[in-house]
Amino acid sequence: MTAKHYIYIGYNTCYILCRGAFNLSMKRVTSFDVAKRAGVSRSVVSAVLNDTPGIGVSQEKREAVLEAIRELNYHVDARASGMKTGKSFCIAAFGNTRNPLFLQVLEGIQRACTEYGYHILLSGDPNMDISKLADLYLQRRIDGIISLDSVNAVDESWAQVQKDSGIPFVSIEGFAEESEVVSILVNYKQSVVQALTHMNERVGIQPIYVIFRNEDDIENWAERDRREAYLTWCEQHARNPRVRVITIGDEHAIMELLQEISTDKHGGVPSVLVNWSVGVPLMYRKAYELRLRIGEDIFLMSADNTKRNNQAMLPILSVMDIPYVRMGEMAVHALNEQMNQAKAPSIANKLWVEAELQPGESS
Amino acid sequence: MTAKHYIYIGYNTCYILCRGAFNLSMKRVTSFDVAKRAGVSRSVVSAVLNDTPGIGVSQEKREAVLEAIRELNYHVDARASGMKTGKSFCIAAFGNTRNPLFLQVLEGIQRACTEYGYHILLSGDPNMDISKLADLYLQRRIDGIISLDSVNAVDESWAQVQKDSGIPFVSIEGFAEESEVVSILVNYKQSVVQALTHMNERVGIQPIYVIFRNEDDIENWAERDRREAYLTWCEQHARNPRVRVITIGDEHAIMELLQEISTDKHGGVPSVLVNWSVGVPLMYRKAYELRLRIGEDIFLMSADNTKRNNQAMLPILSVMDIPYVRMGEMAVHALNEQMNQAKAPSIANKLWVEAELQPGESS
DNA sequence: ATGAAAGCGCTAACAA
DNA sequence: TTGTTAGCGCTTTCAT
Repeated sequence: MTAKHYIYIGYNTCYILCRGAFNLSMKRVTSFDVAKRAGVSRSVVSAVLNDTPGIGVSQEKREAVLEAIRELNYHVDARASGMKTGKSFCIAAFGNTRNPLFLQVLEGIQRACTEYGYHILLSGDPNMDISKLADLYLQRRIDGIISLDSVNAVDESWAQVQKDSGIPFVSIEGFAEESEVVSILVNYKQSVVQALTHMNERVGIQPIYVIFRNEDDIENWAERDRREAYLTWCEQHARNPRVRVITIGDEHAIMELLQEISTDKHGGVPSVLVNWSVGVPLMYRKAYELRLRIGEDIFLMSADNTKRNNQAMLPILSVMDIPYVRMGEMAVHALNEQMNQAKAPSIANKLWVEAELQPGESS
Repeated sequence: MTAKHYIYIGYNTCYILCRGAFNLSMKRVTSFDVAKRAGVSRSVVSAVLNDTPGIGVSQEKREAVLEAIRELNYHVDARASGMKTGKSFCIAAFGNTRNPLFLQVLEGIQRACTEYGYHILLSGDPNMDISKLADLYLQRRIDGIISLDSVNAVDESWAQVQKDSGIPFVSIEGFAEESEVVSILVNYKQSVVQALTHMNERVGIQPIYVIFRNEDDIENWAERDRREAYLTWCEQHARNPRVRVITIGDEHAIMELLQEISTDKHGGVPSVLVNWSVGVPLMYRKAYELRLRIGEDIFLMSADNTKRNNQAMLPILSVMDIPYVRMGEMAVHALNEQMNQAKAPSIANKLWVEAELQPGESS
């Protein structure tokens, strides 16, 4: 007991002396300093800071603590508190910094994170291999991961990381077909239907559906959904479906298409629904070269796009706007549920969002 | 001595027992576990991990440690190590997530951070007040801050935060006139000169310089530099300077300008140099409405812009490309110097970068 | 070369 | 209610 006491006293005394002596030079203010100044113990300081439930602090003490904090310009050390609580209050956002949509997702993540008090760790270097990345996350004791994936490139190793590390994970636009992974997905069927409805109101005839695709991509779920929606819609409205597939890079095909439809006026303005945001600038460019005015000579619309990315286009493209900002927010909420409710089966693993019609001048 | 010993043994024994017993359920692997498995002490593990200078570890022990790390899937706890070393290896990136240029800066920051082993904490909520933000940074014991500022909005409170917190700080495009702050700035004079040179080679006459500005902005240093560069260039080439100031929102002024210059053909294609990226889409739009073809009827160029932001424009805009990605990288390097060399006066506080000519189709 | 031990700043369980 | 204490996982002297 004496020995024990001796150790503690020695410990603290030394500490206090050091503090007192070098406080000015090495300005690391701790909760201890605050406690000392406020004339309370460190636990009280901690209680005040965290509103620890079940522990009351008298009004005067509380104010004394707050006062001391202000005077000493004290800030909790998130690392130290994290070590105790096991939470880092930090989530990782992964995505390709080359992709402008990533910024919108970040905006959403950020907004929601502020709400929960999370901070965002950014790490989207696509060159970095996934195990390096996992190591990084594990080192920082990240509370969760959000990644912006691509519908057609589902990276298996991500799932593996999640399995191994046990870190809660939410994918945006990825893992649509892996039921265990939580993901935020766009309802592309609805997108196409609404686009067709819009165009149908404008012109009497149904649009040609143009599928842009990369050379040797196989059709992904999103593309399948869109195509089926188009065919179904045509069937329901007793129209002949007209589908065209164009490989990215095949300028000639675009030119042919444009020339063909711009002359073929069987009632109303010829119109085109494009499947994929990447195809739009290609269409615009060819139309520009051919001196066709989009929005006058041809109507054009995109079923997978964002308003923000096309605002400088002339004429402004009519789009089904994918709400990336909101998807970012949703991801954080989903992550939060995953973290708190442990294994509650209440949450569905797939969260669907709908694109919103943003009429422009092109249709 | 006995008491002391008793305490330590008790401490460690309990620890070991707990570990052994609950290792599966509470899977927090520590350096202690690694040490035990490799048959060494924790210090050796640490030495292996950090290549601690001046401390050699025999080859076999080192391999044993590495092996154990792999087997146990061990990852250092960055928080714990940070507490000892005083470094968090984390830098904060601040910027407006609404600004697409921010993404390019992030790309650069990221690239350079990978190199140094820093991680990025993102926090760009522009609504959040600056003292909240400072608190956040201080809590996380951030090693440095990079912020993407705007040339015409120098936020005084930022500087205050830096003073108060002592956290190394680098501004991108901000604080040009505050010599104490380290900032990365664009040489806008050079930008204008090179743009004029380029256009002069294309058409015989000097371009009109159009200054787009917000209603009640006062002229900032960048705008002053650009205007002066234009005037100087004209003088040196014995040309009559022609400057136009247009307030954002004044569509009529743009229309007048376009109509005026498109008819006024005194030799060569009439051409325009725009001061600011925001003005470009406005010019394009009016030209589109007037059915003037940029790149044929009028030449147009921008002295403050990015290639990436204009790639979908028709025709592609010729720009002086501001290298935001590189500026992000530079910011990290500058931060690093600030952190390592303490107060070395060797580093100039203002780092200048040059815009690069990216010819498009508009001039 | 290696290991013991101190202590970074905090929170939570417990004691008073 | 308030104060004491153990301990989070690590690095880093300091003895050996």
